[in-house]
Amino acid sequence: MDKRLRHIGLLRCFAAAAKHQSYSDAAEELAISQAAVSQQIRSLEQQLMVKLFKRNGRAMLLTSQGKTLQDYVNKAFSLLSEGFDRVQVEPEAGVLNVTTGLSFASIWLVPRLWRFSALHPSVTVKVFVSAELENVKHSELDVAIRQGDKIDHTVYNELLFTDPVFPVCSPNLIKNNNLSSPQQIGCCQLIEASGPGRFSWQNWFDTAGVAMQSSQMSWLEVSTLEMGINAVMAGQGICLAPKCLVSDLITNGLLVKPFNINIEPGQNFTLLYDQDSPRLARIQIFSRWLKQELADAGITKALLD
Amino acid sequence: MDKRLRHIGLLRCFAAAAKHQSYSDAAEELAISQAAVSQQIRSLEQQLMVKLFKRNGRAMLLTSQGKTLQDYVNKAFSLLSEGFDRVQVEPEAGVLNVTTGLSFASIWLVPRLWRFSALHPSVTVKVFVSAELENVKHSELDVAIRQGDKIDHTVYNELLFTDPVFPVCSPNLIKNNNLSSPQQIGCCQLIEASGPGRFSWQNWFDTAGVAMQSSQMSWLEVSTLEMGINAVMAGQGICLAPKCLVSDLITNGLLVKPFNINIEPGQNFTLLYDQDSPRLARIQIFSRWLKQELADAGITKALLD
DNA sequence: TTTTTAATATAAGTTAAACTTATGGATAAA
DNA sequence: TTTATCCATAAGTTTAACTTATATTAAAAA
Repeated sequence: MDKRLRHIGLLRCFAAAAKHQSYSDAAEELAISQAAVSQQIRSLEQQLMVKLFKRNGRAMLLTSQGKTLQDYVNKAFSLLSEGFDRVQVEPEAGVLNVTTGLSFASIWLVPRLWRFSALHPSVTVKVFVSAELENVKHSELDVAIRQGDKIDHTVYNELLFTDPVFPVCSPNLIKNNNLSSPQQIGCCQLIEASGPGRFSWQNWFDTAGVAMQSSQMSWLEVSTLEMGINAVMAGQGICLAPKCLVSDLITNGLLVKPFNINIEPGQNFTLLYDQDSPRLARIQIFSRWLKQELADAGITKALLD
Repeated sequence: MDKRLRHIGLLRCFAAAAKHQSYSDAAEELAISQAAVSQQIRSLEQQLMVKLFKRNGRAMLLTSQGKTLQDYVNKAFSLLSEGFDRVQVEPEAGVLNVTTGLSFASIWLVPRLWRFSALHPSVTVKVFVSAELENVKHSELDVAIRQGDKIDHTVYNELLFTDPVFPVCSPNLIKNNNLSSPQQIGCCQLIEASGPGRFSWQNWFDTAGVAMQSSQMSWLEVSTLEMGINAVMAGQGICLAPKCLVSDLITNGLLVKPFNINIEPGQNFTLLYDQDSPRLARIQIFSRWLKQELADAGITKALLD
């Protein structure tokens, strides 16, 4: 076997850098650091004793030898991808790794997963919580459900729904404070949650046409929406929340939406996955189920109360 | 980029194992351990979630999927090798790594290398000594000069010469012991050197037609032939040595060959290198010089005194 | 039939490669 | 001129690739 193939791992960085003629863009595509790309290209050039890139200001242009090698590497990689496709298409049965934010996971998704398991017992869903948008192309994660406006152009993005965001409080708070108009809301403790897709109370006051006098209001900041909702259910104040995470509680009478005023625009929830994933069959099973669950819960793409 | 290409490094082991349908043969070809091959194949199978080999007694037969992937991998690797060939042929100038035994290196090769450097100043020769036959295909070593009969079928082997092996001693020893016939040799201390291509005194006695009475003889065992030769020059006994390593000393009168009796067959010295090496131009410069040096020293392929 | 040999599988540990963060230098853009 | 962007490099960290040791199993030899 050709001993130069010992350094075959370096060719991934080469292919990405050659495609972009930029190490940092290559690094982004591969989800590694620019320095790693730089070092790997240097190593490859040393192993082969061939200069593959030439610096042009900030750009790294391919040498003619670099272009030649790029052609061969791209063809070889295409063959390998095709070979993988021929031997593998994962069956529907197996593991599926799902990533989403902590609040959506704990309040909405996980409590419903028993229904998915009942319908698809051969698929094992593993839920990974993260505050960030995780890379579903270059990690072992298969599907992301993200709130907020960030999208990842390298994978398939599907808007699941745009959820209205409004204040919620306990029924007791309304009774004890005789809460009847938006102007009175400033007299209660306002709860602000950090985390993905954070909402702005300023935004809500603007929409409601009420002046927000911060210095005279009582604030409570919590690190997750779940904590905010728990505080509200304990009677402790008013919290802004997306409908999907509180609708069950409102239906059950544990929470109340005191005013029919929503933040505009609402909160986007997006589904992301890699269309080239060998687990595509499994991903699509999950995706169909998820959309059905949302429809059953009366949650559609642009739901305005 | 296809995320499955992250595990491209595993494909080397796969290709070798698929070729041999044997992990240990693959390990030998790749100059790594069987356990490494086993673990890499297992890792690849897990990553792809495809069974590539099936156990058949001691053999590892390819599954049909394994055969499919083998075809693609072999084609891809051929493309990569061709790509490397197109962009690289190392110039004559550069580093050349040469491996040989300690005695040949120190006594013969290194003292002559100044002549190589004078003729080819752009080639830097680095000499690595080793008691074993090193792999010049799967290491950074480019050329091996080996004594003994072991050859490496994976690379080019060229017999340089077959050197006669005979006893040598100091002129003083002959004078002090009135050494005049082979039968008297047993009265002197016999020096035996370990190391590559070790020679047998039994063999010499057989050739000389003299009975060897081990229990009545005085033995000294040293770990390198160089040490043996140094002891002999100090007057300490008689040592078997190949001609190339002692001919200069005999010519200079520092050593004597007391009897014109050589061990049969003599000692093979073989040149080994990888014909696919990108340093082939450099290797061939060295090879031509080496053969010329041997010829100038009157050493040819089958030299019988 | 028993014993020995040969081959792979696995665990634990080690080494080397692949990565990160931090920082500097150079160029391009404001 | 200053700021921003990009790659290069050093030092350190993490992970993958390797090793050695040992167990298991099947094949070959006695």
